[in-house]
Amino acid sequence: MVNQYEDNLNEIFHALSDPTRREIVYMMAQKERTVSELAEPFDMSLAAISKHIKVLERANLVERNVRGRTHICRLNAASLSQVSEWLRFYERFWSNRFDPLEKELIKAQKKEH
Amino acid sequence: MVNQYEDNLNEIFHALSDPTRREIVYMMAQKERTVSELAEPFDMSLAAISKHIKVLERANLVERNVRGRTHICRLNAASLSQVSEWLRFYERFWSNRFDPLEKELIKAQKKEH
DNA sequence: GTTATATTTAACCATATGGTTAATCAATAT
DNA sequence: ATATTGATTAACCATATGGTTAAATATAAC
Repeated sequence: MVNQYEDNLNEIFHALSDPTRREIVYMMAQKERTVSELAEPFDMSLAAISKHIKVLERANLVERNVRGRTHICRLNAASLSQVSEWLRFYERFWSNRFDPLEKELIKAQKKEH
Repeated sequence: MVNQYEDNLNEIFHALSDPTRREIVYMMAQKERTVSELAEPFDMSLAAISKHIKVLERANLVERNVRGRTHICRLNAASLSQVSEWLRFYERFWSNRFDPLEKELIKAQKKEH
């Protein structure tokens, strides 16, 4: 038990670093998809796509539902929200509105004068 | 000119998939840091950290300022905001509030009845 | 029961990754 | 001038990645 949260982020960021996998994520965001549906747009073997889906699964970005011989894949956005959470800390660097922490700092500074 | 935006995301996500690099990003978020300052907390050679910083640079997450023999690194949050932008599309999957697009869809559906 | 379909797994390959140590380079200090 | 310091680069290594083709598995259809 080292750090589950960190390990997850490793897997999630790695999974998202490949454009094919991001496209697969996008497709699943529309609706549930079978493996061959997901493979269809790509100029690449089904085996390759199968591996990509496994990477997404390891990152908990995909939930698979086996229904007879077809596997139905659906996006698990909870993993994406983990990225969002991670990013939250850095948001103040590009957002115009001050975040609560910064507001406190500004208030504190004003009191000094 | 294939797709600069996609290529950037590849590099950014890849850069962030390593916990050492995320820690470096965090350190730079506090303040500008020299390479050896960034290396200090890690049980790893300076050469290794130098490479990590290069990966972050390739992803445009680091801006380097050479000042004599010391290199000063500062976070370029613009690249992080690209991730935020990418995530924006998926936010509706975990946020409670509906996003504008969804609101429009709901309005449109209501009109049908 | 044989064939076809959906998917995974295995074996393989080239290249990338993340680390090491040793050598190099450039700027500062003595 | 020489030594020290901050950092990169080179050469190397083990393992991971992203693809291939071929074989295996499991369900469905005839």
